[in-house]
Amino acid sequence: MSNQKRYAPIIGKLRDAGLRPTRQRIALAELMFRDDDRHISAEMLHTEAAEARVSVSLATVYNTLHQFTQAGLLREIAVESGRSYFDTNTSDHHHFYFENDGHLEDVASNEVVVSSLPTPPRGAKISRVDVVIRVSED
Amino acid sequence: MSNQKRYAPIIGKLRDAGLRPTRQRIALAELMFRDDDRHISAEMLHTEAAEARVSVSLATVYNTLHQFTQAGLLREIAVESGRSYFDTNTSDHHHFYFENDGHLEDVASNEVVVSSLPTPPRGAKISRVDVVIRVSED
DNA sequence: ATTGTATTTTAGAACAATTCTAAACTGTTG
DNA sequence: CAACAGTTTAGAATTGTTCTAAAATACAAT
Repeated sequence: MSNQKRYAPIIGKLRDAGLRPTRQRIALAELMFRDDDRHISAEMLHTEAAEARVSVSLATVYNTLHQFTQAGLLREIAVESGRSYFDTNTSDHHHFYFENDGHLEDVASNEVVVSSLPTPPRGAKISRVDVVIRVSED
Repeated sequence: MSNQKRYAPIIGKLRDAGLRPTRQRIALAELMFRDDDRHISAEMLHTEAAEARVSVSLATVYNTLHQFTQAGLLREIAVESGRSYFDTNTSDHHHFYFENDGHLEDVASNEVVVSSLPTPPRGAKISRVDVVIRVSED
């Protein structure tokens, strides 16, 4: 199968987002969208790329993650001061944060119900509601 | 009025938390608890201390903020990757996060209702639920 | 008060995550 | 394929935070 065909869906995704389908972006997208609900950091993705023999600089990983986030293909979640994850599931859902080892897990969307939201302050509008349920293991 | 009397309430607070009432801790506590619902960063507190002619190293500001947090006098909130705030209001409540300038504001506790919580994964227990309502100004 | 000791503070180095920079490279269009 | 804007890169720079080992201080016992 030609690479053109093999990567067609991803290339389309990138084009739709207004991003040139470069070798790096295609490879990173392939890696990160392998699964539907991943929570990856820049460092993790960079390592995965290296393991897959894809040479990409760390700066490009950051650029790509941010561009994808802006395009709505990813959602960024900050959990701790120096730690930020990118979630490949952009649908409306929330997270468990495991304080012991710092990893994230999805909470089934029907399991948390935020039944009342405040009116945003004058001149501001709500762009997202993040619910992080911090858990610690005994 | 003697300083012993002037700072008596704060000294008591520190003693109760098992912390020696040192010059630095007293001064920092005075500054940060001036108000009931502040959201301060280490850098901000360090600057405030300098302005109040209190000489405290940045390391001490960090140490103190963490000790106070552990003692339950403060609550830490991570909003963005490189940004962490300490909230002087430790009661159960949630926040607006203003994406434009990165500041936090309390949401009146009755204004957000999380009416259903998931059962935590096996062997883990919920230590806190953080709700951050991200708003952007037009 | 003076001393002894554990606790605390400090400056500065070290560190981790992220962003910046300016030069080299590549995808796309004509 | 030539031209050009968009992209990638290595490495430096920046930011926020933690670490380290030495100096200072609080407190308890004399």
